[in-house]
Amino acid sequence: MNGKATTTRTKLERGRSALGPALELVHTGRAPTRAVLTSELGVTRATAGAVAAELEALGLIRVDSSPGSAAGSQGRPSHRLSVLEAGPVVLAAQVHADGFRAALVGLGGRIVATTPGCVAVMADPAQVLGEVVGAGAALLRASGLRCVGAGLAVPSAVAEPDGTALNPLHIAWPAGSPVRDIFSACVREAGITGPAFTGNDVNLTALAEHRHGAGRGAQHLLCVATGHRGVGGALVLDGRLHSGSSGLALEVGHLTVNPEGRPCHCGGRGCLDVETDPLAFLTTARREPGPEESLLKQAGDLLRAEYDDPAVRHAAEELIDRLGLGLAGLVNILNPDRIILGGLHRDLLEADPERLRAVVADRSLWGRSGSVPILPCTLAHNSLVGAAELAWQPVLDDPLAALA
Amino acid sequence: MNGKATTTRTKLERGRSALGPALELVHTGRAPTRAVLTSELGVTRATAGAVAAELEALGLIRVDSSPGSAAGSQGRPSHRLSVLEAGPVVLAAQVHADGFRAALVGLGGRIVATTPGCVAVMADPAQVLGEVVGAGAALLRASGLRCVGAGLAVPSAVAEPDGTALNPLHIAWPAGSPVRDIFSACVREAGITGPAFTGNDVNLTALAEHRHGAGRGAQHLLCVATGHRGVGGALVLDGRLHSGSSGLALEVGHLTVNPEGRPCHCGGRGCLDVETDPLAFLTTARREPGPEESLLKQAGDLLRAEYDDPAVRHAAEELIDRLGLGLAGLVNILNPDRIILGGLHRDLLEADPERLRAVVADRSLWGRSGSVPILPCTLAHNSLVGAAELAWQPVLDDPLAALA
DNA sequence: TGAGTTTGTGCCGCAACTAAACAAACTGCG
DNA sequence: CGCAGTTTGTTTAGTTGCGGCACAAACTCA
Repeated sequence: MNGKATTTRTKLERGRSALGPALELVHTGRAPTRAVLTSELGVTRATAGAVAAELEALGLIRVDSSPGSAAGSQGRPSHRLSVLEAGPVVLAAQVHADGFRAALVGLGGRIVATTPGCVAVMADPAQVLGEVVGAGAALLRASGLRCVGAGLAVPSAVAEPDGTALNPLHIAWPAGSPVRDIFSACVREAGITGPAFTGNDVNLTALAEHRHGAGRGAQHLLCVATGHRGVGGALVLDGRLHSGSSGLALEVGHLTVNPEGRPCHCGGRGCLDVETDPLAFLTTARREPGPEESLLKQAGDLLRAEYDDPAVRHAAEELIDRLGLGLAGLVNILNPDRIILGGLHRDLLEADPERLRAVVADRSLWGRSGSVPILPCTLAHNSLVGAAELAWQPVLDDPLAALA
Repeated sequence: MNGKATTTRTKLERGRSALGPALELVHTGRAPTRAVLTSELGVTRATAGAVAAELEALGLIRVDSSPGSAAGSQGRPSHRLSVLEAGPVVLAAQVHADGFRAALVGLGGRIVATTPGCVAVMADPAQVLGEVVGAGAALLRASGLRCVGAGLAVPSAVAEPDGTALNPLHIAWPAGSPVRDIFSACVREAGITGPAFTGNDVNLTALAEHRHGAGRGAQHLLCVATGHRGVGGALVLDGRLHSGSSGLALEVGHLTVNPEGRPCHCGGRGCLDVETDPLAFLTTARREPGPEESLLKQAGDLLRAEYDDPAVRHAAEELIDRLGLGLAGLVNILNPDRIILGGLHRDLLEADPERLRAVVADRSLWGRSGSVPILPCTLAHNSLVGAAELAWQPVLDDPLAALA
């Protein structure tokens, strides 16, 4: 028991501290081969080999011993690394104004299974979360996969350390609902194993995009997105979400972007919230806004379908200018090296990318000396994948401890 | 050579990876005894003992074996840890509009020796830096201490990775001056050993206050300060300076704090820069501003001496309201758990702390749920100490490598 | 004086590496 | 086809930083 039993046994027992970083590299696709893993980790081939073998033994990754096709380079082809398809999953859930959804997400941000989106969001968080977790548990039973945790994305700031939803404005939940506790309770009741986490949807979008989408490789990533109403922001610094001392960072909705603008419920005027959200776009374009839960779709459709209409185009340009002013302010404060936009902001960027980039470069102090790249979000269901990232984090930090 | 020679030899060879964290704990005063060091590092007593012994052997700290007085607690008294007075120093320099200064700074932020401040700053950075480094080298020769690096604080944003001063507005240096290279060259020419670093003065003030002053123990520290003209900001996140992807973060001077305010050279109106700096205070108080390089002193003296004067008081209150608006905007974006103010902002805070705290709490979104503590800077020569921190950083990261 | 408490130290062992030599799997050239 | 050259994987033998444990030391308190 205490001696060195066999060679295999010895290998399985080593490689602890580099295990997490190695898994994260494979998870984010930055280590496609063992050779790359070796250089990215900054360790010897022996260590990288042992670490990869242990991750394979844990059922997390796959090591392709017979690649056959590694054209171009000389030398012995490297074994390919990939996340294991039949490996464990986490339960991810998201609640938006236009419905809620549950999914199983594997390593690499791969959505294994998902429920159809439900459209009605009830006013009682416990009821909604009970239903969404129940749907996720059903998916899990059907799949037969191992579950190592659960994550939830909500359209509200989530206060630390208590985990309450401070402003679930777009859904009819009471402010201050203890969403983290409710979600944890639902997860436990459904018999799902592993810890449960809850976070703000824009934060989780940023995290997902940083790991698997348009934010890959960015050092300091700023993400700004609209829902149906209002604007949210998020910041990923050196690969870690920055949510502030009490989870309330990047509440960017009340930056002033138009001194003569619309009054805002915060007491100011011309806040980013009321000047660049879907409702602002529709009213500026002189269209009748539809029901609250479809404003984002209505605005996006209008922007894409009728960009030739002068009123629509004018409204888009006005919003782009306001958004650019807000982004420039954030650039001056945060100095990110990449910005990604979601929701209607993403549509505005795609409608006239040059205009937005010009405004940001013009109004940010250091815009001339190399302006910041501004990109659209690329992932489908990004806040769902972000919720999964939250749940995967303990495994990425210490695979042995998290799977024990 | 290869075997275990003696017990002492074995001890000297161990304890590498925890060495840096341990030194940082002693350096910042968070590990007054070996027992505290043990728990703060999260290691066993054996390891902490070995680490402390090695730091002592390196000539960095002192381990008091005979304390004699540890009243209150039971049990064997712990050995006291402190930085070694006769240990190595770094050369720290600062350049401000009202003069430049050099100093020797030891571990713990202790100023060992300093030159008298020189008042005339020439337009040629090479000349100024040559003089200040020369003065520092003279101090060093006189002291006979070992020098392990050099740090410089300048009143300008310093771009990364090239190390150029982007806006040395208050001193007559050309924008884009390669201050880091110039400083490095001067340091090498003066025969000073160790690497040379250059940073923005407000950034370095924040770093110094976080390690040795009013920011001690803060998780996310925001620092805002005025010089003679304009406003600077800095952010320390989890103990590390956040200066953005290209060193340009926290350029907070162009936050809008008064939509109907003074025009600013940035193209906007009512920026923090032009609404809350010493010149704004003097003109609001209807006083004749003196020479540029003494605006800060003039404004501070006026505020302290004539606060009873209605015009002065009104000006102070107006500036406090504007500053509060700016700080509230920053709180919404950064969610720090402490704010410290320097320059005239410090004086404004001390003139009416309640008013400023009330404005910030009222205008920041989450002010009600526990407002952010706002404190004045406490360290004398804080940007000088901050420049020293920059130079100490390699030693704190890896004492063995840095002293080799 | 002795029990209880807390801290420092020596010793053993081990987990997690590195270094170096060797084996394997490819490319490309003659 | 065979052989050099290149890159990658594996094995073996250290090295090292640290935990665990036992014990000694230095105090307080009864």
